[in-house]
Amino acid sequence: MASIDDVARHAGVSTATVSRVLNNTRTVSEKTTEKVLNAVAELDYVMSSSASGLASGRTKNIGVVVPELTRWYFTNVVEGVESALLEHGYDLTLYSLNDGGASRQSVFSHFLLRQRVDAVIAISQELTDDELARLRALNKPLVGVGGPLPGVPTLSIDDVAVARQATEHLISLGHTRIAHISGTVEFEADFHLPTNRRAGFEGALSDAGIKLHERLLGSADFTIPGGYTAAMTLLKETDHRPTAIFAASDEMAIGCLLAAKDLNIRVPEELSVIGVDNHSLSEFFGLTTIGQSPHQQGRQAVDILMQALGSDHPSEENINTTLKTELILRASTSQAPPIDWNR
Amino acid sequence: MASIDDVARHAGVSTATVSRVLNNTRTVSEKTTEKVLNAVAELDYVMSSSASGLASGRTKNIGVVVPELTRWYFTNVVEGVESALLEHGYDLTLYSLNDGGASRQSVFSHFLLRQRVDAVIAISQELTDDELARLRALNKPLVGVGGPLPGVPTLSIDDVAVARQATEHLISLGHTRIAHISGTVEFEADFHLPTNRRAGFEGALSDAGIKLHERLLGSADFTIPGGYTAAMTLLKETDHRPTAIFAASDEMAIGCLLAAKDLNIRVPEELSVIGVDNHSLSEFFGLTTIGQSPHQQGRQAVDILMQALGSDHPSEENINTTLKTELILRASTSQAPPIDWNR
DNA sequence: TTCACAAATGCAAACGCTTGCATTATTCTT
DNA sequence: AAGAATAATGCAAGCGTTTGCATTTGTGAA
Repeated sequence: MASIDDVARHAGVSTATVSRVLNNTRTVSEKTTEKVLNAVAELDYVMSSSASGLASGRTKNIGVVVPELTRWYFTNVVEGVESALLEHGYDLTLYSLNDGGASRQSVFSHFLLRQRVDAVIAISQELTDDELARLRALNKPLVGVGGPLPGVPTLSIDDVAVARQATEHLISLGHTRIAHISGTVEFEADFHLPTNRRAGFEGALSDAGIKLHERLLGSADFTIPGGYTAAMTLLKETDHRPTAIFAASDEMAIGCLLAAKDLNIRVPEELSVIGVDNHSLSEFFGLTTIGQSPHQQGRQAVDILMQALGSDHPSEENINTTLKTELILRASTSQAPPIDWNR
Repeated sequence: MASIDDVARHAGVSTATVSRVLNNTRTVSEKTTEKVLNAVAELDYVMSSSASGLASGRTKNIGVVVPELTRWYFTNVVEGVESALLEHGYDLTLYSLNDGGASRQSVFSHFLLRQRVDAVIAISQELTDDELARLRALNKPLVGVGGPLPGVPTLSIDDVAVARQATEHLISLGHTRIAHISGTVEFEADFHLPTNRRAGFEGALSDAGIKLHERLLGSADFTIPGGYTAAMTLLKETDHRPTAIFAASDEMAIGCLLAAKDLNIRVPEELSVIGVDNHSLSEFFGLTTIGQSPHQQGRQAVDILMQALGSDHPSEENINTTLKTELILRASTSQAPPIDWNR
C-alpha cells in the first residue's frame, strides 16, 4: 500500500507538498498540484485516516447516535445524514442504542470518546446531563435532530403546533367528536413527543370550545398494530363514537384505517383520520397527514455541522431551528357526518 | 485529554505496560494491571483510536456496506451487526449506497480504502469483479450477507428452496391455481433474488405436475403498494382467479391481503397467501410466511468476522453458509376451496 | 539588473500509540 | 543457595501524516 512518501518521490516533491495538495491548502502551484495528482492516481494512493487523524486531530468521520434503526423516522434521518456526509467526504459511524441501558452506557462513556469522530449528531436523543457534559467535554460540534437539547443546535418540528394544525383541520371540517391516539409513556423519552402532540390536540380543542372527552383518548406504541388496537377500542365506543381521529403518527393512523375497515366504518364518510409524518405508506393508504421529511432533516443537520467544523468558534447562534411541516390532504379526511343523536 | 503517558506516570509504570493492559496482552501482573486500571479510571482515559490504529494497523472498526437503509431486511441486518460489534468493542461505519452509481463509486474507490476499517461486511451486494478485487487487495476480512460472493464467506438463505417450500405448502393444501408475485427486474442485482424465488416456485409446481399459467405471474417492487397493485391484477382475472398467491416478500404478501380485502375476497377461505421474511408486520396481518431473521444474520456475520480477525490465515473454509428458515403458519393459508368450474 | 516581498516548497518535529528486543524480577530446579 | 528458566517490565524505534518555520523560487518595482 503506497504511502505519502511514495507519492512524494514519484512526483518529485516533498511529502509536505503532497499533503497540502491533498488537503487543498491553497499554496501549491498549478503545475505541482497536477504532478502530485498524477502520482496519486498512478499509485492508487489513498491517505491513511489513522495517520492523518493522529497528526491533524481531524478524522473526517461523524458519529451518529440513534435510539434504534427500525423506525421509519430514524432510518430516514440516517439516510439523509449519510448521503450528505458522503458528499462532503465524511464517513459516518453509527451508534444504535437498541438495548437501552447497556449499549447506551458504553457508547457515551467509551465509544464516543475514542477520538474517532469529529462531531456527533444525536437523533431523537434526550440526553442526560451527564451525557451532555461528556459530549461537551469532547469539545466537538454536536447537533441534535428531533428535539431541543439545552445549549445545542438542534433541528426539530414543533410538535405542539403540528398537533394543533392536525386537530384544527379536523375541526374545520366540522368534527367535534375527535379522538386522539397518542404515544405511550415509554416514548416520552423522545422529547416528550406524546405529551407535546397531545397538548397541541387539547389546545386546539379548547380553543374551539370543544370539550375533551376522556374516552376519546387512546395511546399506542407508534406502530400500525398499536394504532389498530387503540382504534378498535375507540371505535367500539358505541354511544359516543368519534367521527375523527388524530393519531400521533402515520403508522398509528394507518392502524386506525385498518380497524375502521374491519369494523365496516367507511373512511372518510363516517370517520376521518389524520396522522403525522407522511410515512412512505401514507400515500398508498390515502392518509391525510402533517408531513415532515426526515431525510431532509438529516441533510440539514450535516449542513449545520459542516459550518460548525469550518469556523472554529462554536457558533451558538442557531439554537433549535424549527422545521417546517406541511398539511397533506388525501382521502382520509372529510366533512363531518351529521351527528346521529340516537347513538 | 489524558494521554497514555499521563496514565503511565500516574500508575508509575511505562507506557508499554499501559498499552499491554489495555489490549490485554496477558503478560502483566495482577498488581500492575490493577494500578493501571485505576489510573485509567481516575483520569477518564480513553485511547485515541487514530494513534492506536496507526501504530497497530488495527482500527477496531468495521465497514458495513448496504444498498439502502429503508428496507426491512437491511435495517435489521444492520441492527444485528451493530449490536454484536458493540459487544466486541468495535465501531461500525456505515456506507449506504442509496443513489446507486455516484456514491457506490466513491465508496469503493476511496472510502473503504482509507484504512479506517479492519474488515467489511457487504449486505446484499452483488459486487463487480473490480470492486471485489479492490476489497481483496485491502487484504482484510470480508463477509457477505444475503447472497453468495465468489471466494468470500457469505451467509444467505437458499432462495430457491424457500420458494419451493412456500409453494409446496400451498400445494399440500390442495391448491392448484397458484399465482406468484416476484420481484421486478431491478432487484435482480440483489443476487437474482426474483429469479431464484421464481425458480423455486416453478420447480415445486412442475414437481407436482401443475402447469404454470402465464397469467398467474405478477411482479412488483417488494413493497406493500407494489404487492397490492400486482394482486389486484391477478385477482381480477375472473375466469381463472388464483386460489393462492405466493409473494416473494411479506410486504408484497401484505399488499395481496389488502387487495383481497378491497375486493371482498375472503382470506383464507377463498384465497391463501404466503410470503417470505417474517416481517415485523406479518404477525399482525396473520400472514403465513417463510421466516428468516436478518438480525440474527447480522450477528452471525460478526461472529465469522471476529474469527477471521483472530486467526490471521484468511480461513477460506466457510464459504457460503446457508441459513435456516422456517415455515410460520398463520391465518392466511388454508385448504383450497372447491374449484368452481363455472368461472 | 537588483532588491524587496510574496508565493511555493522543503525540513523535521510532533501526533499518541504498539511492539521487538533488552533488561530486570520472580520462580523453579537441583 | 545458586543457576536456569520464565514472567514482567521498560526502552525506544517506528506507524504515516500535518504543520510551523526556514528556505528557495518567482515577481514586480525601481
